[in-house]
Amino acid sequence: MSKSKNTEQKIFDAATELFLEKGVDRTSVREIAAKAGINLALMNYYFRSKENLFGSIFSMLVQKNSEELIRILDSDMELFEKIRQYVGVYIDMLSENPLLVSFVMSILHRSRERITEMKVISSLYSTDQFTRQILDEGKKGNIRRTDPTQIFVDMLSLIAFPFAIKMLVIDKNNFTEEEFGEFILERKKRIPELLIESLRPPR
Amino acid sequence: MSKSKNTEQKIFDAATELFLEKGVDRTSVREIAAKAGINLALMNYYFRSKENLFGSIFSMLVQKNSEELIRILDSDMELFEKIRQYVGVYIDMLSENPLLVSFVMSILHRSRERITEMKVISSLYSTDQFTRQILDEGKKGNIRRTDPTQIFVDMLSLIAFPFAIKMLVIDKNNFTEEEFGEFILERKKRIPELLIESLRPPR
DNA sequence: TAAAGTTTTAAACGGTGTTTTAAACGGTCT
DNA sequence: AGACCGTTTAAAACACCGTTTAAAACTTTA
Repeated sequence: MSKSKNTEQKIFDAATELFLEKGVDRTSVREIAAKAGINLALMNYYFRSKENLFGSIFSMLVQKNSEELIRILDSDMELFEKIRQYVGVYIDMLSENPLLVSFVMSILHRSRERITEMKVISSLYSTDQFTRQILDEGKKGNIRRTDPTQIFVDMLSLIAFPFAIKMLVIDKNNFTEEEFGEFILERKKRIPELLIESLRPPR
Repeated sequence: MSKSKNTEQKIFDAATELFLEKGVDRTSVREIAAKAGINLALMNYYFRSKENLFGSIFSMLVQKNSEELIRILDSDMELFEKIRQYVGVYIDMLSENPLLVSFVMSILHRSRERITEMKVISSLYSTDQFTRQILDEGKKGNIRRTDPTQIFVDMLSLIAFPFAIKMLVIDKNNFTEEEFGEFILERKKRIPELLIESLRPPR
């Protein structure tokens, strides 16, 4: 019992690390077994297949990382404050796990047709409450009337994409790992300003 | 001679399509051969290896798609007009080849350490002329003083990322392919406005 | 037209990745 | 004690994969 929970977890952890690091396709089950220090066949015993294992890991990752974000979007915070919080929390989250973006995107590319995974990721997407809020504030004249989807895509793009091209940015600017961190930190202030500026009603 | 150029091209084209569609790792050389309608061994005859074939295709794609963009950045156009043009041309380009973003990003993730490919992609990145222009205009007080890298990353993010999450956007909003096209078209106006707004000197 | 060069073919090689099988292990219960 | 259970092991089966080979089929050239 205790032993089994242990090896199952060991497999899970090793696989998670490897999948994030090298991508699903480029990590073999032998590698996972080696890293977890377990017998090859146990991977099949606990998870039925590599694909299945991947599925478990994927939904765990998405759920773990999207909960707080959704809570922010669903709260009744003032809009601009909400944007500031969302951006800040999201960037912190990705800073702690910078490989997440590339990973999710590779999954998106991998299973463009399979809707199953799409649904899972959607939870990381906008919420009705946030959409309504933008429409309402627009009607009230507090902000420029804007398509909520556009705003959300702007926000997501500005937050996530830099992590996906991290190595490019580092290479181009001769950044150290640390300097990239500062670059990202700067964006925590910059992105909300940029978004809010674009929402302010025209003078 | 004529025949050889033909099969070489057939291999190249088939592989290009498959690599973009399914990613390099998930397409086998047998698949390429089948799609090209040629014998398996010819892939090794013309290109020495799969990796080599991939290299050729990759640099072709990058070169083909970055030329015009670099020309715009390097021109002596007025800054805001330059941004408008760059965004417009880039979005048009990606609209024609929507898989390009995911592909490049998967490569970035694939070879995070190998600098070779990084250098190639860097060509698609900012240019000195553009950087200088932003610094100059900042000094002159024509625009807000801003880190050029931040601006460029903003621009790239807003342009490219939506294509990477295309299926997510479609799924979430119940878009048709066509509606997604309109959504992107809207961004051609929106992104330059957003960027330019953020650059205008404070009142 | 025969020799030389180029292109194409079918088959096979060595390797790796995934899954299955059957036996062994170590507790627990009767 | 022996039978039983979930767990673990080692081995092998199976399916591909990228690459190589050696010979056949063609072009070209002389």
